[in-house]
Amino acid sequence: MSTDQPVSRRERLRVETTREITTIALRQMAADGPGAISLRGIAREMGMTARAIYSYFATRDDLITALIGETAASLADSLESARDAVPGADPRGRLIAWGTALREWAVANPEGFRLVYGDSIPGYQAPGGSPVERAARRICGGLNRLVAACAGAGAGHEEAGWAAFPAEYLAKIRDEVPDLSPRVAELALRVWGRMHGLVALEIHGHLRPVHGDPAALYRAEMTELAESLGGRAS
Amino acid sequence: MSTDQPVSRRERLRVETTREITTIALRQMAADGPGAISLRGIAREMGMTARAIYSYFATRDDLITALIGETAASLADSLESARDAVPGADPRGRLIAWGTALREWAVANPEGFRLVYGDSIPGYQAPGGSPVERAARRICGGLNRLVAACAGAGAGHEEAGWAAFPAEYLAKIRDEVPDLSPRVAELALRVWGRMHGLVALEIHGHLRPVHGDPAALYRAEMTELAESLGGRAS
DNA sequence: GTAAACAGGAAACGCCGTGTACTTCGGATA
DNA sequence: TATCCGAAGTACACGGCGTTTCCTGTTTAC
Repeated sequence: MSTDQPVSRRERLRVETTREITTIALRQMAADGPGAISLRGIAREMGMTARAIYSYFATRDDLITALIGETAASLADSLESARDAVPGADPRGRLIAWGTALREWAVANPEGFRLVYGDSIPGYQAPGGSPVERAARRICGGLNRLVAACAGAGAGHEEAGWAAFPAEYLAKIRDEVPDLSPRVAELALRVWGRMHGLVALEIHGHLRPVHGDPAALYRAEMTELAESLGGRAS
Repeated sequence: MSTDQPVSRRERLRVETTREITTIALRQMAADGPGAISLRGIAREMGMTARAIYSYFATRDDLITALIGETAASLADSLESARDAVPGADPRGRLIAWGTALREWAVANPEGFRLVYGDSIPGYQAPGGSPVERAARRICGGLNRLVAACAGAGAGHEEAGWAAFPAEYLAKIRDEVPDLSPRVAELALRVWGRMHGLVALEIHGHLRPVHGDPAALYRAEMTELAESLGGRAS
């Protein structure tokens, strides 16, 4: 993004080593779950001492935070490109594409989903740091826009309706989606919950023993969801 | 349940010690999350060596399994008593009570919810063992009955509709809810997803930064859900 | 009364994250 | 070109973890 060039050799090596660390960590996570990420394991694979990692990440949780940021960004990418593949004139189609992409990304990266939306790391506490938050805003803002497009602007633009929303979130979301009504913002969260529910159940293994075709189940839910929003189909 | 009496002194002590272990483990979990459950910690608190625990649970995962079973049973208790507090003539009210109880139990026992529905234990794999499965059946069967009561028996009792359901699940659920149609069974899973979604988001801390009153949000969702099922209100 | 089953202790193995002390070496500066 | 600073890295230690092996003492069953 920014254009400062890390000319120095040391700087370059640093970036490369950091990348190598996160790459190995993501591979460890994909293989054995978020809980299996270990500094010692990464260092072993890199042929280094565990202590060496501390030159790049002050603590294990800092590394985890970086991984969450990267993973969430990859999810946001998937969602946005799936949405953009459907013409803007078909808001319900876009919303369904977005929701479908959410599930498909999760099925393809189950450990990533658990990393971002679960709390598989024993003592980890999310810090609200910048890259994670940026990805969250992309995802949340995108969903709000889609729901707004489906459900219309809504009659109530009065300020009273915003009472339920924390000021911090409000500032961000109204900045990103200017003509948002409280009704739509609330609806968007409920839509998010509806998508998240089936996906979380499936990823955590509660759905498969009980239904042979989670994709179809999810498709049915998305269809009904889009219809319930009452937007115009293409 | 079964009436075999553990007369022998050893048997009695064994039961008591087992209870003490699980009690301490549940307390540890409630305090610091499912990942903080440790054999050594439990033993320390009991004034014993870690080795002693192995006389009662062959491995840490066996202990976790027992805890999941107990926790899920407590959840099932809450759900059933909430449902039974509403007269059977009001199926929608019963469903809403059930869903509300789900959220309230989760809010009151967040770590328990994570233990049962997440995978906070690093390398843990659920074994389909008896107590866990029994609780799952109570919960799942109960929900299916409620949804059936709301949505009616459904026209399609033909066998073809059952294709999507695994045989094992089918046997259990049709045994428990005899006059179940595939349409209702599928609907019940979608209802479950809808409830689970908002609760999971809230428990994992994704909802609070974004909405000040998750209970109201959930209430709105439950209301719309019940309406969409089209059952008779009281 | 005796032999088997069982509860539990002591110590060890190999993991883990992290802290301290010390070496090595790239790179800016005198 | 010589020098010095700070960053990268190693070696080692600490305490915690689950689990195992070997051992002792008690309880139960025959």
